[in-house]
Amino acid sequence: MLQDKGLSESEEAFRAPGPALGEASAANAPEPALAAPGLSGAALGSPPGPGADVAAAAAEQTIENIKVGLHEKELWKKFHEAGTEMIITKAGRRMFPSYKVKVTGMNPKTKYILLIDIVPADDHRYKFCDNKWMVAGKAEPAMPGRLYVHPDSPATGAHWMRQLVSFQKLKLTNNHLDPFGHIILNSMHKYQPRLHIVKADENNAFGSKNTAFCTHVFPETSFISVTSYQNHKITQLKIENNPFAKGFRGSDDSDLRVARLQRWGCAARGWGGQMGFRHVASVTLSVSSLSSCLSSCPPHPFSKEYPVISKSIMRQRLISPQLSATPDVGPLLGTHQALQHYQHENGAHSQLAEPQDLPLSTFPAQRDSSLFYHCLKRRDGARHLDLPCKRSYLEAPSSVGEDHYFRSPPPYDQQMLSPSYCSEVTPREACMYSGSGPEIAGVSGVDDLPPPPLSCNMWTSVSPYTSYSVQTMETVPYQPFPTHFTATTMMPRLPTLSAQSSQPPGNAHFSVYNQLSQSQVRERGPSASFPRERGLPPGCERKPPSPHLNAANEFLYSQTFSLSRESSLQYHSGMGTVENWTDG
DNA sequence: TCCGCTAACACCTTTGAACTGT
DNA sequence: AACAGTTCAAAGGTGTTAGCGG
Repeated sequence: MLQDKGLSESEEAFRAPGPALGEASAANAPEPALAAPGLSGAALGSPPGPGADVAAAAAEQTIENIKVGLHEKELWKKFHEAGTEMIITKAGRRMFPSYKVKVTGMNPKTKYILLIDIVPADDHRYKFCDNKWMVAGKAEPAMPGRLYVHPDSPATGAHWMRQLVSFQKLKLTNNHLDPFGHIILNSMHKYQPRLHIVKADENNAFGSKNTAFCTHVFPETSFISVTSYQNHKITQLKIENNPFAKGFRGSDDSDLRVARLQRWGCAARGWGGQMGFRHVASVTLSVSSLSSCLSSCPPHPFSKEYPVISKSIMRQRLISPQLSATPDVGPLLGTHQALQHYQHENGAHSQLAEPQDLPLSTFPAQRDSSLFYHCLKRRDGARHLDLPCKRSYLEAPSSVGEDHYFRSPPPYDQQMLSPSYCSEVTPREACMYSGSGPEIAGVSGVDDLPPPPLSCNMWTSVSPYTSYSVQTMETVPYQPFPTHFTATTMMPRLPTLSAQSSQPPGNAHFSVYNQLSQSQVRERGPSASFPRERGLPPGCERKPPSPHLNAANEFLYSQTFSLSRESSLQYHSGMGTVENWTDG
């Protein structure tokens, strides 16, 4: 399994050209996360690094020592500052930027399961109006929570640390009945991906008395789900940086440019037809406007080979110079909750500051990546704005000219500043649990190689959106699919920050550690049996899920949900130590 | 009329099998 | 025979667009 595509893509990402990884490394270099004490590069299959006694380090490495660095952090920041949007489609759409992390601090010999879930960032529905995101009302009920488990899971710490861990095959969908196991989201809602690292016991993955997991949240990975891009800047960033969108970039080949212009000029007849736009686009603009665009488009670190001109840029410039203004992205009035956190550096837990001492912005663009322990507290105070109609960016008035694309808008974080959000915590019970039924009982333990991707080593149950009630696997109408879990439960809303509350300085991401006994895990929810196979394509025989993964589903959701709940109820005092996260 | 959503489309990258050379 | 490198077609990802429907 370590040679499957999951690993391949990880390797590929790890070997990505200097800028991307280099930036990430540089960004992370100062942080202790990537300088985990005692990690031997040789033991991890990587170049030797400082600190070398693997055995001693392994003995001391616990779940809270795991450090996670977000790959391509700078790219994420760019999107975040513009207000990241992720397309969701019925068939499922990948995230871009893709979620890739560098993990350190694991015990090289311990097995871990890495998985991602995506939780609502707040209780709002948004709309894009006047070139900015605004609250448009109350959020729709959250979709059935699904987990994306990295296909390599479970794997040793050495494996995870050897290279980047890529979740690029994670897909998002708005299909409530999605049968593919993609993560289901509501359009026009804001979400926050979370990375969970679950320690797998040597014998039964989750059977140890001290099954532990940690959760890492990178605020810059939050996004608003859309069915079509709303913010032109996001479209441009996607086109510039996503290789699959290369076809929408410009080119030095003038013929190609003309062809592209003709194509979109034709398509644009609706808005430019009255001025004979097709002709203009193919002739006049290919000379003047294109050169103007070329000269004004800054080289992008990920697009060095050619200047970036997209149809969208051209369109904006062609329609009206005024349209190329920087969107006036005002404050996004949303709901936010208090957050108290405590920094953990180099294994020491040190309280940083009182909440009021910390920055106000919800998701600051500039934070260092220090690791934080967190206590999350939700408050209410949702303020919903029903604002006037949405206008497309093409129609949006603007007084700014050429700097539309190049001038940095107010950081998205700042846009997210909001009054305090005081909301009663909604306890969210884990309603569906993966099973370790008889048919999977015989599956070998962690010593087995991870099953092949289509062997469905992960599974999910899909519940109709209409219900969040407890649902056992027997009633599930759809099938498990690789690398995804579903928990038919209300998704926990991510505790976000109050404008009055604390903010970690720098680029910190949030990390929450937990360590619970298995007995407590089991008390939190019954297991469901593995669903019967139905409708799988030929050649995709689904094997019973790994017990690790079943247990992961059970474990994680029971723990994360209880974590959300308990963090609100119990951990509001700011005592963010590991001990505080230890149940019982 | 507005706005969100969908399917079709062209363009592109990725992937893996087949082929060739050493 | 084994391995490495190349070629090529299929598969899949991307944003764009027109049209649909609430």
